[in-house]
Amino acid sequence: MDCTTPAGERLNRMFACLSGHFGPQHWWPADSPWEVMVGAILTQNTNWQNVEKAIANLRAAGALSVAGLRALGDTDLAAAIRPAGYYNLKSKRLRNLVAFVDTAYGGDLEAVLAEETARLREGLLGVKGIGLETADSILLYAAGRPVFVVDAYTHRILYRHGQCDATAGYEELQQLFTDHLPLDPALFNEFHALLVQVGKQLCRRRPLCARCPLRDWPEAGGVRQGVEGVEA
DNA sequence: CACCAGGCAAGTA
DNA sequence: TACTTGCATGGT
Repeated sequence: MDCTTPAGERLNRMFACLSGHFGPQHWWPADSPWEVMVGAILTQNTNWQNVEKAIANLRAAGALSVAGLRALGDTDLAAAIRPAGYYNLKSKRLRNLVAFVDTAYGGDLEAVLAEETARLREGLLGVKGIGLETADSILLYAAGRPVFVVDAYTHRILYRHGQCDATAGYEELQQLFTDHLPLDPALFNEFHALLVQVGKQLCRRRPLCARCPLRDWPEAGGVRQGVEGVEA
């Protein structure tokens, strides 16, 4: 891993802490790129456990493909993804995604996945219901591009450890990783998965609990109490 | 009972 | 540009 800059060095140690503690994460938990894309929308502000139920329903309905989803009626679609919450909203978002594949790539998912990274990102961001994190999740986990995915955990963890400002935006956080690490999809894949894993177990009140794998990163004295600037 | 989860868009100031 | 609100289910 690239550790030729101070920031790269810190990230290197962070990755080592997490990787050593949690081991391989095997993300994204899906059988196909399309399943990743569907899951990326379904998991918006939603526990993955609920998303799994929705995906199981879609699979049972034969709707876990572009054509299968296109053929599924509105009522059945909403019913299938109901466990994932926001089912009316997410039904539309999934339809918007299908429409994007259809209109921009003639319904050819392989063509979508072969599109140049920057243009595919712009296209995805043009779809109503696909924002920065969802677009980047699709780019990394469905298309295998070296795009770092930032989420709420990323900011929370970096802020607590004094590595970013409380108001740091998405692109700023993303550049923290992409500017100081090799552009390796496998690395970005694992790194983001590990951040989610530690984020899930993060003690809200005391980030420096004795069992936190990041208790020594970057140095114990640099850890802030509180959550994302509030009560900091 | 309250709070949270692998966000996003639309509305307001 | 920077907040605020609606969207909804299921687990702790």
